[in-house]
Amino acid sequence: MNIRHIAKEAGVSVATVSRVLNHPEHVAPKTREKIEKIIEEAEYTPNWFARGLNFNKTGTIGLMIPHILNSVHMEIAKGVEDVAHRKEYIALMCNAERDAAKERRYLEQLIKRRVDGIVLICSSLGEKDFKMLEEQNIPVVLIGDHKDGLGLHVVSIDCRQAAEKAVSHLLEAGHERIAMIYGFEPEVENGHKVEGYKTALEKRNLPFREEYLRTVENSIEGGYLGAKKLAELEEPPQAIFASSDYIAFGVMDALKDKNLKIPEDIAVMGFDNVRMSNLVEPKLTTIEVPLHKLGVYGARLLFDLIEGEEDGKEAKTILLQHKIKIRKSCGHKERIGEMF
Amino acid sequence: MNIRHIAKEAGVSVATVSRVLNHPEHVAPKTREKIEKIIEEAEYTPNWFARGLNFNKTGTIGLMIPHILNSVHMEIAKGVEDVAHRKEYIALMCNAERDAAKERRYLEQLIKRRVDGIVLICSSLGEKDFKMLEEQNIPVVLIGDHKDGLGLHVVSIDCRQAAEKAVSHLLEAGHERIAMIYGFEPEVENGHKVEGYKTALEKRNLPFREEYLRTVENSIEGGYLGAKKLAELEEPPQAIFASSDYIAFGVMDALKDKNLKIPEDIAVMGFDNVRMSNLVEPKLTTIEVPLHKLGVYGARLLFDLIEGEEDGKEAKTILLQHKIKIRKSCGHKERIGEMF
DNA sequence: CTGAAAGCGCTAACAG
DNA sequence: CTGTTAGCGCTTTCAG
Repeated sequence: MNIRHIAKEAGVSVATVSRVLNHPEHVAPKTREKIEKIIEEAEYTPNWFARGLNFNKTGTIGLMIPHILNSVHMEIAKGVEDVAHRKEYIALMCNAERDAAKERRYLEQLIKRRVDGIVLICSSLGEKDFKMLEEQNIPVVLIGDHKDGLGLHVVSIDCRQAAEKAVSHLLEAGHERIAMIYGFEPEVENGHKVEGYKTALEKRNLPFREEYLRTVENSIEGGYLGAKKLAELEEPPQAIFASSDYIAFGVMDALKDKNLKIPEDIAVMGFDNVRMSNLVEPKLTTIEVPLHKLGVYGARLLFDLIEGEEDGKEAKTILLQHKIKIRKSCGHKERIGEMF
Repeated sequence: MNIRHIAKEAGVSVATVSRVLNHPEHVAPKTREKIEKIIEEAEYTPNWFARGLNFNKTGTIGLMIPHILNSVHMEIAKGVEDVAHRKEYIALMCNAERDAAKERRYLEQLIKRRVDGIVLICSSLGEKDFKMLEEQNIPVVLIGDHKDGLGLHVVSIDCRQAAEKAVSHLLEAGHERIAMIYGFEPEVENGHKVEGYKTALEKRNLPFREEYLRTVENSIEGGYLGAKKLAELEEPPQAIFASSDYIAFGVMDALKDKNLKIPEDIAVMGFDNVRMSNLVEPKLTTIEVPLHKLGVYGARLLFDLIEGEEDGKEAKTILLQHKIKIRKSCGHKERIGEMF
């Protein structure tokens, strides 16, 4: 079933059929209606490839996700999808699986498939990859901090500041020996969180202790392992700041296994405010990150770029606000009123 | 940059270039190497659309997900993605958002984009939609039970049996007044779970009580609301069977708010065994569903269909095994050895 | 307002 | 082993 069938059926030329498909206003109402009816009846849909061959637009964006089972990333992805769907775009979902090689392979696929734009969530791609994209004239938006951030469009939060705020909260709650467990990835963001952690200690003239800083896989299991080690230290910390809620969940599990009470014996602080952080026992104090919004803003920026509303040359950085979400896992009775 | 540029550069015809791209063995090594080098240098990639126009294959499958933020669905999706990626396929991610209309719109998009096949997770599509797909000759695999299951390729577990097993476990643990909270969706699967619940009661000659069966949104919030109602009953149940772990989490939260101890005052049973079910307090007894495997088997079946390995005519149903995962939330001290 | 025809970039049959 | 050429299905000038 192709455009010629329709044309023959209607007794017109293919050009006319093509016109009712693309510029219906340039076709006489009568012929148009007739053709439309035939199209309807035949359930004819123009061939996607033939169309793309002429327009060179796919109505598709690439969406790179570092880890599809991590709900933090999926909430961002959902924000992107929401916007894309409203624009009648579909997203090609790429699960980079924390693997730079896989991410690059996917990127090549996306370029090959001529996507109209790409959203990269917490990407580990490098300068060369971005150059490639620029050559191909494919607009890109990064969500989450990036090492080569300069010259790229980025939407993120201020991780340094957020981490500093988190640690300060712990300090204000009376904890002094504060440890931090952070994930290997996303590398850059977590690097910033570590900086924030150190800054908070410095400002209080507290020593930075190497043994209180641990890096693990960014997962529940990672947190579990990290906390076990910390708890076994000669002088264990009074509080643990985790670079993600998932790590914090693992931390809490490990501490329970060690028969330590949270927050009485040891406080725990998370990062992200995923839905479950309000359901673990005790409820987790954490940094609330506007995940969905990050996705929405990222996608909007991308579409501005695609539609030429935004000058691609000038790199734009959008910083969204975070908040501290105080619940039970850090103690601090006075502020309990703010509790959710 | 197109195939003609490369041909001219290499001093050969476009056919030869096309050959090194598609049937390199039919090209003299010398010319081949020369052309390959030029392709490399020019970073030439064959035009996706032109290619599709000839092959009518996209290397893309559609993946319909009912709710992208539900990790149950994402684990299945991951299974699909794993297989697809190995086949060098990419999945077009469609977030149906529990909305039949949105799902249908996405389906139309997928057909328009000429995907090579579609995996539908817990779909709410109907007979007409499937007929459309058949007409277009697009193979489809359903993951999860479906009302029009007959004549379609399905991968799922036996929800009736699983639910019956779950309720029996509750009964064996000494609970008699067992309530069930199930989600509106996935409709068919949850319908089967309700059947299993009733069967278990019947087999013990226990009465089915209308007020003990509640349907809510399939979410933490839904479970919370449902459990509140149950707890306020004149004769509240001694145990609650939730049709999903997420509902169970909400149930547990509500019971805690009512100052009820789990499992001493009331037992809770989940369904799915998502990662978090092992981290809530108390750890949740639940039905372990092989989520990732469902996705893998579904995708494999789809690719067999795409590659013509499998006769599309004959509907195939693959039933995967589930297990009961006994933890703490239901009491039952004797079997505690099986605890994870 | 409509039709004829060129061309988008690539593949494959056919001929050499 | 390689080149010529006819499509794939559609859009879009250019004439009428």
